[in-house]
Amino acid sequence: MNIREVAKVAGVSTATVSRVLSGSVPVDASTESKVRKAIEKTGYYPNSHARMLGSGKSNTYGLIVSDIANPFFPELVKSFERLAVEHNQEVLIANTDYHPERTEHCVRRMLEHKVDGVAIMTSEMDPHLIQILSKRGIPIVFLDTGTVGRLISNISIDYEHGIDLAINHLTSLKHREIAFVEGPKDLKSATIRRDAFVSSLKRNGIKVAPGFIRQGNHGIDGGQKAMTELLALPKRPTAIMCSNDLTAIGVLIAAHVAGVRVPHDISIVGFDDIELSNLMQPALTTIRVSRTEIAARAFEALYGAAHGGIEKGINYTVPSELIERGSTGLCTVKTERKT
Amino acid sequence: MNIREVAKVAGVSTATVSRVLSGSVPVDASTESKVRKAIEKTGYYPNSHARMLGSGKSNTYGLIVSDIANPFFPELVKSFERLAVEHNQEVLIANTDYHPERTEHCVRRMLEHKVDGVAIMTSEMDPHLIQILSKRGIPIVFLDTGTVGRLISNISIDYEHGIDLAINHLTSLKHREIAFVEGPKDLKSATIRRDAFVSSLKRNGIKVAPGFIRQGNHGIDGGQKAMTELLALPKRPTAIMCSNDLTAIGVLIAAHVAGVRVPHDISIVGFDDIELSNLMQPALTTIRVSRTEIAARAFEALYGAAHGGIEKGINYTVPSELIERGSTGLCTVKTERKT
DNA sequence: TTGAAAGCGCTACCAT
DNA sequence: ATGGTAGCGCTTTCAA
Repeated sequence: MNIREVAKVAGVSTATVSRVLSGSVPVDASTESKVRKAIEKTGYYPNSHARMLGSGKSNTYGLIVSDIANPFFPELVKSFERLAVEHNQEVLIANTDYHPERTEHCVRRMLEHKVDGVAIMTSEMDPHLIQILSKRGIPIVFLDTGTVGRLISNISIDYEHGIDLAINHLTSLKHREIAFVEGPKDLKSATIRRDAFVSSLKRNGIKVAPGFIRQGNHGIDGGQKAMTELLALPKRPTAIMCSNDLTAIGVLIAAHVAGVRVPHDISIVGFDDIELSNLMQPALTTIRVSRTEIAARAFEALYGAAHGGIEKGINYTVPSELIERGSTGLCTVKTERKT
Repeated sequence: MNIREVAKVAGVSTATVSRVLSGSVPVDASTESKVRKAIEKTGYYPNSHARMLGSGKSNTYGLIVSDIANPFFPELVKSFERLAVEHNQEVLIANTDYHPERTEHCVRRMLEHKVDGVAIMTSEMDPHLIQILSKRGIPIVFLDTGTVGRLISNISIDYEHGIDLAINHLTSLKHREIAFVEGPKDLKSATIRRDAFVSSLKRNGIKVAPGFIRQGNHGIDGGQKAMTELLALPKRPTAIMCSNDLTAIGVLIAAHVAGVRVPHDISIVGFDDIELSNLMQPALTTIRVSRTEIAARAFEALYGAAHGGIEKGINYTVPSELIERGSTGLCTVKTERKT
């Protein structure tokens, strides 16, 4: 069931069938209908690999994520895939599972598939591997890491603004004793958030109390542990800002367990707005970063480079917004600092 | 950077390079090292499309899901992808988004990619489309729907046993007034669960009280709505079994909102054990169906058919198990039936 | 063990 | 507007 069969049935050349399929070149209406009929009759589906080989274009983008089961990713993957399908592109999805070894394998797969571009939505990416992709002229778009260059774009999430919104929200609720549970030290985006927190506090004339910045791991357990530590402090914070939602959920759970009421005794703010956040009791106030928009920018970067011939990398900024929900409330603890 | 370049650099024929790459045919050690050196030097990566065309095998499996952002799927996708990569296979992931139209497009993509098999993990699949795949000798594995046949396997989840475990758990906690929130009427797996509930109750000598089977939609909102209805009943149930976890979470949230304490006033059981369930307050007692195992069976079915030459379809059964958590407890309502 | 060469199914260029 | 045909990069006989 190949193009030659169809051509034979339709009584035309394979070139004509190809032209009908691609629609790029005008074909006589009567010829076209003959061809379409033959396609119908033979149940023909063009071989995408042969097409790739013939045209030299794979029409495929690679999408590398660290862990598709991480709540942050499914929606991103879904949006990216949808955009790709709409543009007649394929998506090659690869999971690094946070393993450098698997990461290398992922890149190899991308190379062997001759992808037209790669969206690298993970931070465990060896510069050496990037080099390999880049050397072959494959457009790349990063999430929140890496610098912009020729054929290399980046999506920056506006963490600073988001954190600012959160801190302003908390201070307007009279909170002054604000703690922060940070993410992994080696994660660039986590460091940015921590620094943004510190400078936002400074801007509001608040000093970070000793012990108010705790280590988390961007997981629920890390949040629980950090909260336990915070609750053991001689002077507890009245509000806690977390590096991501899972951390905040851990904090929330630890609060429940310790009998601390949220938001009455303590306010909690997360970051990311994963679906889960809206389902907690109370629902989590958080900073939303639209995954749909990240996917859109990533696709745009790749498509522009591969189809629009835009060689210059672009730095996109995806805004963040405050989602006010039940985990934050007016500070009920009297200020003790005036003494 | 193609195989001819490498052959030239190594001073051998392209056939030899191909043989080194595939490892299928013995090659002289010294020749091999020459070739490997040449590959290294040229930074050569074989073109997977050309390979496909030359060999006639795509080494790709299709994976069709209804919605990758649905909490049930990411883990399944991840496991499947991992298995595939381990077996040097690729995965073509397609989202139907519950749309028949997109579904048809998905199947088309599978066909054009000449996949060696398709795992159809969604129920919106037109028999006509299955026919198309089947006619081309493409192995298929379904989840919980469709019948077994030549090259068509199926994965059955042992709902009955799971539901039985849940009901036994509830009755051992003295519950007799048990309600059920069902899923979409047109979803086969949802119907199975509902029926399993009814017969399990019967087996336990319990009659289903009027109004105790409510319609849900397998979403959180459906659960909330159903719970609101149940709470409005003149005689409330003391326990509620739900067709899936999202429904149960909706029920749980509605309970919170209505000031009904879980599990003190009412017990709730879910189905699926999505990650979220363990994070709710209280954590959800539920029936777990291992997504990892589903993925493993699906891959096994496809791999066996495509590589093992097993034409006969197999019906796999994936067990379910009760995960006891905080949302169920001893019935505190005195039985009123003795009157 | 190795090489030569005929495809695999399609596209795209050159003719007509 | 259509046909003929030379590749695209690889695999896989068939010979040697």
